[in-house]
Amino acid sequence: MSLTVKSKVEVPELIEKRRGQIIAAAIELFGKNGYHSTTIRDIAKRADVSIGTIYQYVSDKEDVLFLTLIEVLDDYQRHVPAAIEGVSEPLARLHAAIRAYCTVNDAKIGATVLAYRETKSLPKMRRKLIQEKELATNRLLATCINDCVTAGLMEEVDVELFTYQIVMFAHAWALKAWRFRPMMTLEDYVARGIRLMINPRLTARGKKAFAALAA
Amino acid sequence: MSLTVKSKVEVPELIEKRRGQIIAAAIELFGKNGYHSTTIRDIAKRADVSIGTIYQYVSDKEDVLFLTLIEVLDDYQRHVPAAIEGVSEPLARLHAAIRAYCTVNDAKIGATVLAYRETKSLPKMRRKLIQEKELATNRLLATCINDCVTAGLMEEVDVELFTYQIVMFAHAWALKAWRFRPMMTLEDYVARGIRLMINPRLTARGKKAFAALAA
Amino acid sequence: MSLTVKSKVEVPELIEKRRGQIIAAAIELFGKNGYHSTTIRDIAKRADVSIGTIYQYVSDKEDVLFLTLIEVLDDYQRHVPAAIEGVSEPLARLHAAIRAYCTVNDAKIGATVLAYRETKSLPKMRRKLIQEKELATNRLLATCINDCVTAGLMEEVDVELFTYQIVMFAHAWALKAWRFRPMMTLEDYVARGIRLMINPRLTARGKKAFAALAA
Amino acid sequence: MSLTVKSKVEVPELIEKRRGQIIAAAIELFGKNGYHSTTIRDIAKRADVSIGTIYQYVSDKEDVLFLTLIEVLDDYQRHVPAAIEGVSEPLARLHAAIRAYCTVNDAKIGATVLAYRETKSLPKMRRKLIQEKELATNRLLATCINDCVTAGLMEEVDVELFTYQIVMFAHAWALKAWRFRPMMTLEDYVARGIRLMINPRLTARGKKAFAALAA
DNA sequence: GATGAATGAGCGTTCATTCAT
DNA sequence: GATGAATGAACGCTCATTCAT
Repeated sequence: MSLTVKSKVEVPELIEKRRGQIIAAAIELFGKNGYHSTTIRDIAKRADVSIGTIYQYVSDKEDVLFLTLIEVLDDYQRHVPAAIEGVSEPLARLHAAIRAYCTVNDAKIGATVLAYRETKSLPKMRRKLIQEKELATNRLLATCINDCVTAGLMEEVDVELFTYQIVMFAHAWALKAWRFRPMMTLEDYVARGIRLMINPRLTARGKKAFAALAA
Repeated sequence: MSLTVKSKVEVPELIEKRRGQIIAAAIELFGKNGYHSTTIRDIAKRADVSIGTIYQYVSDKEDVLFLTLIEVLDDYQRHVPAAIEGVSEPLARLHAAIRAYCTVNDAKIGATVLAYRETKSLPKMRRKLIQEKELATNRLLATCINDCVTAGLMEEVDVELFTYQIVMFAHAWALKAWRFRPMMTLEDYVARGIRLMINPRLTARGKKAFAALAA
Repeated sequence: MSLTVKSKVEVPELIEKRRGQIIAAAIELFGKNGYHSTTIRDIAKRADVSIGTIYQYVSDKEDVLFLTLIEVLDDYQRHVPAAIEGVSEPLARLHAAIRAYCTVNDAKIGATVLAYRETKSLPKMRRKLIQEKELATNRLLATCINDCVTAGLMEEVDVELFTYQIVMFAHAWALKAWRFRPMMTLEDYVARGIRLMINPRLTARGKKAFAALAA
Repeated sequence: MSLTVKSKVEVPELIEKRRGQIIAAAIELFGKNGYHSTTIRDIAKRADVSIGTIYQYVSDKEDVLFLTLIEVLDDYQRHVPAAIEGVSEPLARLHAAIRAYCTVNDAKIGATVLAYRETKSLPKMRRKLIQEKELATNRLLATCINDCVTAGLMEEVDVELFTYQIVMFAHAWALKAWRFRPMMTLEDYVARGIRLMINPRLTARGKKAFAALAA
């Protein structure tokens, strides 16, 4: 089935190691030069393996793209929960989630742009899987939002669109880097984003919570 | 110079006509299959001209991409001002602008996605020109926002980020079409977007203006 | 038959005029850039006629090459006889012929090189005709040589090879221009050539004739 | 750097073998049909390799031309010294050198013509390198000439031009093959050339040496 | 007689993929 | 399990030639 990537080698540790090398090289090269301009040769050289070896762990170039996109998306699932773990105050959790999301995104700007550029190059089933991963990440944010509302810190809001507003805000840092990067730091960007998106929706109690956070 | 597209034919009407055919075919094919997967042969066939004819009006494939992106961006400059012309009430103007922006975007969803996918395939100077056009369009929205603030209909706001919030909201309709299209119509999307982004910032007077608009 | 160049236009003056323009442009461009690198478009532009017009007076690009080579060879037939006309002393005639041959060659260095590069691009019959013209020019030199021998100014010599020695000497000025041009002027080259090729074969009487010429 | 030809394969024996095949095919095809009329497909077929393989060992078609011309010129450097090695009598050495030069030339007539036709198709630096190789070969002849003069076998002579006279004599056998081939054998041609070019310059002692050689 | 827009065969070149070692 | 030389389909592009105006 096309959702899993076939490997000719069966030793799991080897698969993990080799694919790790390949994907790391691919993230870098796809991110910098795009999917089509990057050749398997380029990836092999950067990953310090032979062309033949790549084809031992992957059946075609598209597999590399797929694996690369998966890897990038999994980063969110690894870092966002980690960032809010241990934080209990709902507004602080939301802030932390947003911050983590933006930070992951900033760390691999090329990869975010890549996802926008090349998800369409995947066959429908794989695209679907990528989208499902995106939705899973979105749910992390949506939960934080809902928790703020439930706690009476934030007014009722169109969660679906609000979540996407935050997601697009984060992605815009990558997609419009030519505009934002020369204007401000990521920290400024996130702070201004929170002030723009979150604050106007805070209840009186929410405002107090926000003031407490700032202190 | 690389910012203008050279033509071997000099008759302006012919240039306009042929390039029109070529660009129309390119918007469709690039939008559907991407820039790299679309061949000049594909474009020639769809545009109903020969390969040779394409190269009479364009020096290479990248020229076709450039022309295509320009055409798409110019659509905003044509339709957004037209939509707010004759509307004098600031909040109504802002709504009209957003609606027009989203409508243009919806009409050529493939093209918006294309811009995100392939602007990077352009050389720096041309990319700059594309970005400049984007900024010019953004300024149309920024002006509407400022007018609302000045008129006391909306509270002070981070105009730079707020403008991009609206822009990304519109683009998200194209970029996340797989998510939104099955959920709602463009009209719903815009209405919910306005409620999400604009309404929380309205002053008391702004809310009255909004009520008047809805009537 | 392939030895004549067909024209769609029948007015002789027009043929002469237009072909003149075309050939002049071709000599220049073929000479500078070679036959294959020169396009019909280039020739049309330089000749200040349209592409269509060229094809009114010629049936294909090869015709232009043929006409060009013919024109160049005819130059020898025009100038060498003219140069020796009125000169009666045999050694002086030989000198004059060599000088004229070298001068014609020097005037259109690109054309000589062209002949060496592209005669092979012609079909056999046309190549033969070009070769026949070359032989006709050689005969002019051979006659001068024979006259010197008959007049007792020069010793018996292998006329066939000697003639070609002179021809190759002249052509070498064009073919090895990269070597000779920076070392000497055409006049020096010819003078040294005469000293090298002719003087060792002069009889005592020939040497006296040579001394008289120098005076 | 443009003076060396890049190969994607690094194994020296393989490079030698494959380039050997490619060059052999190219000498034959370029010689027969010229550089521009010969396609990479033609060369691949004749060399019995795939198109892709050619591009593993060469970066473009021009590289093939360059390699081909180099190969031809190196032939002179291999065979002319070999021919005079072990011969000590200066006049005999000169004769041997001329004979070897003419023989190499005769063995690859197409290649000599090719050099005249296509050296101009090379970029300046490479053309320079080709010319340098030609000069190196010329020096072999010039040395033989000087030795004869120093040994008192030949009268003082314009060595630069005399060398080129011999070179052009040899090349004429290829360039004017249409004329000479039907008239005589290479041996006759060389013998007549030596009689024409060398003998008139011999001193009395040189004539004795010549007589001794003939015996 | 003059024009030049239109054509498309055919070129040089790339690069994902295979498979013998 | 790893290698990388070999392959050839398929691309972007050129330019001699035609023909409607």
